[in-house]
Amino acid sequence: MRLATWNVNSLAVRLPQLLAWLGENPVDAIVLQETKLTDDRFPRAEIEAAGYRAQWFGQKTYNGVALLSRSEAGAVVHNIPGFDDEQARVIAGVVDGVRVVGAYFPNGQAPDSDKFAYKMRWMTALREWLRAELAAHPALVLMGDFNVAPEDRDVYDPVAWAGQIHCTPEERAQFRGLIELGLVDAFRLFEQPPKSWSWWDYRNLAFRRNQGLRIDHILVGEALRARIAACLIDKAPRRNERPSDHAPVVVEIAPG
DNA sequence: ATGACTCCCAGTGGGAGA
Repeated sequence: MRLATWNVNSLAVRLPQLLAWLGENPVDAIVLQETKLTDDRFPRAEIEAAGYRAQWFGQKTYNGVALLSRSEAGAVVHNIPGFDDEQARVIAGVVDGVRVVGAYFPNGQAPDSDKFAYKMRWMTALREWLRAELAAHPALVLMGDFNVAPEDRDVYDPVAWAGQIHCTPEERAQFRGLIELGLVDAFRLFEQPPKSWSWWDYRNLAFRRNQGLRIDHILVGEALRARIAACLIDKAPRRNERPSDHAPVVVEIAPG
């Protein structure tokens, strides 16, 4: 099966690009972040017309996530159970026997900010929920916009970014905490082009200069590890007119 | 360099993103 994640930075703006991408890149499921739509405005009809079922969980202006899948998702969860959160950041469902968890991690803004403290609390709560979730569903995939560059090789200028948001030791320790649950960073199972990023700032010609970060990830549970056949970042949509600042990440999991 | 761009909601500007 083929799974994907994409931070679309407004589904209202990016819907035509999403449908075009899905037309060229059919997947079994895709999780979206930053839909920025209240639930009443979700473009269900257009997505169903393209052959996908949809689950969505949004709010006004910020955040918002969705899970699109060829077959109906079961056991759908919104946000982290037991973690009181006003922000719509997580959607999970079981698709073809795989527990798919789509997440939009908090940005964190700056290491000394309240938003950073929230990011740390949120990541701790996610980890504890996933520990239980993995016990119930070993065939689990966590994917989304993590807002963490796990290593220096995930940063175009690691010296300039040292200690900055997305690159702090605390965020990287939280990322390792997720790996230690028994998840593997699918992208790093394969040889990849050097300077592979999933996000490029809109400013300063960053995409043209390939100045970016790898902050969108697909983490796969050990039960599926042997079946991971490929993982790639598709830069093509970043070349669109009015692109998202993020590119989709795709994983291929061989039949079990 | 407190910038740059884009989105949103607002309302002729500002917050947030990363």
